[in-house]
Amino acid sequence: MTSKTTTTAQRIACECLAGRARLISRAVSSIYEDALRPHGITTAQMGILAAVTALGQPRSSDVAKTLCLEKSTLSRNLDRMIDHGWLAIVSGDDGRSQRLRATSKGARLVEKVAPAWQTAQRKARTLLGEKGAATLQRVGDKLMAGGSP
Amino acid sequence: MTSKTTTTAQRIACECLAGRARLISRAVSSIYEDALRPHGITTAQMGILAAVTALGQPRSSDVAKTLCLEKSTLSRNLDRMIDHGWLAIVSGDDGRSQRLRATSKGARLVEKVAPAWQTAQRKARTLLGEKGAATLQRVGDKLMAGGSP
DNA sequence: CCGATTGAGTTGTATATACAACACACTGAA
DNA sequence: TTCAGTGTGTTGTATATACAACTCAATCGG
Repeated sequence: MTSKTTTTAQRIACECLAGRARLISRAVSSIYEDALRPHGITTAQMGILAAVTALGQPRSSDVAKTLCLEKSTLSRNLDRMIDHGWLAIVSGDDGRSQRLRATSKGARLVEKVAPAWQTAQRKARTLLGEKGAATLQRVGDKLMAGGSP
Repeated sequence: MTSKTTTTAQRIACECLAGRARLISRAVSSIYEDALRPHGITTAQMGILAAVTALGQPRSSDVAKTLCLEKSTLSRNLDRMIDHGWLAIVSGDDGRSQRLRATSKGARLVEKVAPAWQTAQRKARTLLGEKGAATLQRVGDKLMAGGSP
């Protein structure tokens, strides 16, 4: 006899998109953490360093918008990265906002970790499947682009 | 003139799957956090409560395997949930392992938050798109199933 | 010129997460 | 029987994350 009853808890456990998103984030992140650990940088920090480098000399609020990161979260991540000497503040014209730039040490680190990152990227692609990876990519792009207005 | 040079940082910023996974996790989670906040429970806790309820009387290691959560992470989440009175420990036969069960208060909470969860689920589905949501679901299932051996 | 508003960033606090090291209890082999 | 190994959970420490409240500077309306 097949049971037809599905409890609320079962529905939530089996269908919750937040649960899936978090699970995937944990699983994928752990691949990159393992790969980057020998270089002394974390996955989140690598993402920020790459974003700052790619954006040129962004304000921290630009980075926050791009990555959908809370400004306070970013603030503390930046502290650690500045302590490490990977990023520096460029005092801007406006007394309110600051500009961020990657230091030469930060730029060198990006190049140094790139092979490990690439390896992690391949492992993650395998874990997610080609379709899963492509979808993640596409959805992520859309969410980032949300910061346009 | 179109630039043909792509820096390492740009590649990482644009392609990193961990960055995407984390971004999506943050974006989706925030929808659920907003929905659940009035009920005093977080997204992570809701997931654990649903998992414990759905699994029956699991050991915490079972929950950890199912959700791909580090045992120490789970341990502290459980502390908070037991403090709230949503979960309780069932002393098992074996002195090492304990069993978890949802209390009646926990069960009531699941039912109470279900409508808010459902609303968040709809919003998330809209944000991700039907295809994105389906892929997240599928990939998440596969990762969970990884705990089978 | 002044006060209200707004935008940027920091700080206090709490939760989520993981790794390393530990404590404990069972299990199994010598 | 004893002791090494293994599985289970906790604790120390660090990072990641977010919300609320704050400071500070610029701007804008009057």
